[in-house]
Amino acid sequence: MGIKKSKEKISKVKGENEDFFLQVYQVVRLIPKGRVTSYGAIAKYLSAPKASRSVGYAMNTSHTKKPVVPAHRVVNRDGLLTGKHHFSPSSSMQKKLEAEGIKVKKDQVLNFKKVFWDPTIELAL
DNA sequence: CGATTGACGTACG
DNA sequence: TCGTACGCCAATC
Repeated sequence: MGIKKSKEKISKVKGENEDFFLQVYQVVRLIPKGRVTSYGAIAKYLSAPKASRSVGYAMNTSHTKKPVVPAHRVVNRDGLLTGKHHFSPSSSMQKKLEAEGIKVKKDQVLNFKKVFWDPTIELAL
């Protein structure tokens, strides 16, 4: 019988865990043009309000997923483009947002509350 | 398998 | 009101 090798991960079972990332990507793709959301809102929608960090981590690898995830529509709860440094160039994030009608000033989304798109409400789980 | 990191968020001083 | 510390969850080294 196959005793687990040292390289095998037994601390966690792979399965629905992968869904978490997929759910994150899916929700981000559902963000309407000209709207933005926050990591916490997505995490909360996935029944993990404290997993906001994991959502951010998921976005980190989002650029390798297809179709391309509009990560530029995801900001922190303050409406700050905290993830802009992950874009190349970093200013491209703001540029994309402005191209959608979202005004950005000093890495901050103007009228953030107005353009905020809450999946827990819009998707009405 | 254990420790560290990270595009966050909330609590505390 | 602002700044700092801690917690949470998953991935990576």
